[in-house]
Amino acid sequence: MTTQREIARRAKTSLKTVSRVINRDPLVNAETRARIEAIIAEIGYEPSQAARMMRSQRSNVIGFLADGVATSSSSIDLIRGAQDVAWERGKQMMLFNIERGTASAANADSQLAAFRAEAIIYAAVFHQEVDLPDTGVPHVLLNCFDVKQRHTAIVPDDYQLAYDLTLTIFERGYKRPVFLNLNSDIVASHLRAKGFADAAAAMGHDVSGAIHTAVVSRAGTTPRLATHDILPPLFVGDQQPDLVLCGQDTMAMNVYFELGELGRKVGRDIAVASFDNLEPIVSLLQPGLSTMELPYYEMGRTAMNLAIDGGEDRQVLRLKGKFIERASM
Amino acid sequence: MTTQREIARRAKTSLKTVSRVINRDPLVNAETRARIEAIIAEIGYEPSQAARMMRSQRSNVIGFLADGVATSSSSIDLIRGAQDVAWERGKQMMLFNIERGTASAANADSQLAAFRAEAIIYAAVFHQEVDLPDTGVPHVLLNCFDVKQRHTAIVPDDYQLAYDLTLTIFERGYKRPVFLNLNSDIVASHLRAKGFADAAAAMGHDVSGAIHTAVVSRAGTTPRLATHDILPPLFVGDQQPDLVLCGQDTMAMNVYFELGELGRKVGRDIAVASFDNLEPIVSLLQPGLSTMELPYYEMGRTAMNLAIDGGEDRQVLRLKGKFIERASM
DNA sequence: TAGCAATTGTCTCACGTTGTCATAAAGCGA
DNA sequence: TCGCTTTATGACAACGTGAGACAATTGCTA
Repeated sequence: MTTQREIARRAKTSLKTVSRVINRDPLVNAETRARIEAIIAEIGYEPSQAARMMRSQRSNVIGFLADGVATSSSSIDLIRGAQDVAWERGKQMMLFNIERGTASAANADSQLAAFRAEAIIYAAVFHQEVDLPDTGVPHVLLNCFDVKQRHTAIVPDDYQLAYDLTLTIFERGYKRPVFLNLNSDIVASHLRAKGFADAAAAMGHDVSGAIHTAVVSRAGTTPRLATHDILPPLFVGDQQPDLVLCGQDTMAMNVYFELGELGRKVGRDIAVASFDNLEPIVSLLQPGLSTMELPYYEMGRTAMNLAIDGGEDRQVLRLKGKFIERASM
Repeated sequence: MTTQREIARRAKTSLKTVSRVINRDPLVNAETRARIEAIIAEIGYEPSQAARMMRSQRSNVIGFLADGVATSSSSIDLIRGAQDVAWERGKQMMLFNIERGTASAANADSQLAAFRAEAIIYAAVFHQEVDLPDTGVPHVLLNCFDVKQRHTAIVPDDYQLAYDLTLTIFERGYKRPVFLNLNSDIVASHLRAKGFADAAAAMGHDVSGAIHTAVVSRAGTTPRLATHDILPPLFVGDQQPDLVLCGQDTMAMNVYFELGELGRKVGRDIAVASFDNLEPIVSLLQPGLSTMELPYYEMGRTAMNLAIDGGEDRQVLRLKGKFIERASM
């Protein structure tokens, strides 16, 4: 690869002048600058990041550990948001797909240490509590938060998501929603249950007894669900639900089929709403699924900004989501 | 950050000895080595990658450009395969999500040049032909191939996928499969159509007229499909299909719903098979979708191995997939 | 005791870049 | 013409690592 020395030789100037041109030092004759820039463009020279790191003692590297993205495509937006900001702000984002507790995590940490990463964003697949070993590098937690609040964290505002969606549900005249919630070891489930109940109360409805835990386990790529046991008993008698609110879009997909088994067609006999806005499922379901979108892209952007700015306050930021309307509700 | 000099100071030894330990020079006393290694472990020292790159004139960096992964979760396995090999072989994989033709692509190229990447893997979302600008760095194409065959390419063996699946279909006694293929600007569609027809012929069946183009457009995250127009006319009269073979799992999901509209229940009245094995869709569909898995993980591994070894032969490698059986067929 | 091997250390250089400092040329007012 | 400033350029060192050349020390064996 070429070096600045080579460019200097070609331009018949000194190494330092080339360096000045590259670093936009104004103290360079316009003609000299043009000559050097022409050569740089011609040979497609890029300054060596390694040498810059050495000299400046700054890596400009921000690590991004994506824990378990393999199990969900929506987390891609977390990554896109962070990467966009890194580019806008002239940083290098180094991205690793890891599984917590495995060799992949240790490997990623070593590499980021070797590159002297200035901050690390740790992103989880779903909103949860984590306990990260302390590595001395500032961390920003994404879609998760620290047990001991040692790090800044960015999470979806699950309470607001459920509250707003529930308001919309009642405003549209639904009267007997049933909420098939995530399992209780997921942080979001409590927040959403409260948002659901509070919003219902605010609208003058009582939803006690309407919340069910429908996820058995989240191991692997597909959740194991209890909907097959929960739904049938609800659809007998004269107090049947008019809407099924699902904890996530994958569950909603399952619910479409289960409701079909019960002879109910979504959009005609019963409404369905959900959380995530997970493509392509939400669009492919018939009718399309109305769902609360999680603000993943914005969360990614925020995380990268905080990672770069490195503030000292260990805040927990909750970002709002928005309702995406399709035909299921 | 600490340096080897600092470690030497702590171990009361010379810089050179520390360097020997780190570079596994056998000419070091076992006791000294242990003492130094203990200190390294204690303070969590990692040699500066920047300095190593400078000194060795080798970056050990392999770039991975994931073009449009946002539109598909299955490509995650391409990435996982490549990353695993990179780790096994002591290389740094630098991963970028890009969109071809946008600033993100140019940005990624600059960064990889700045890090003096030794090779670049370019991965497309679906099997296609591409025309990459020549950057001087060896490229390995993943899930795509070069117009002028200037680069080694690794693609799924779409002919084999369709051939083997079709054999299985007839072996199981299905007699009138209909194939809803991808649109013809996708390379896979031609290969699969041929595999389908050849296998049918080998089994003594005539499938002329049984292949339909069912994808209207692939822009965005969800394909626009023509299944709603194609399917109904097929299910009248006495020569109705007994199996619908879909070009991809997302289409199969759509087909489940369309068949439902036609009063046909998958797994009882009609069989469905497909290509991709895209979680969570394949598991959440009821009944579960039998599909040909694309060998993405293995393709990712192969690409990284070739990128590292950098052979001179511009081959096109076709990897086989395997049938994943669920209840839909 | 001489000789040898094993171990450790000293010293030097190079990688590519950029900050500090020095120098040279040009311009300008008196 | 002199002294001074401004503009433009160059020489050099240093960042952390790794390697070569070679010296010094220790402990062992012939």
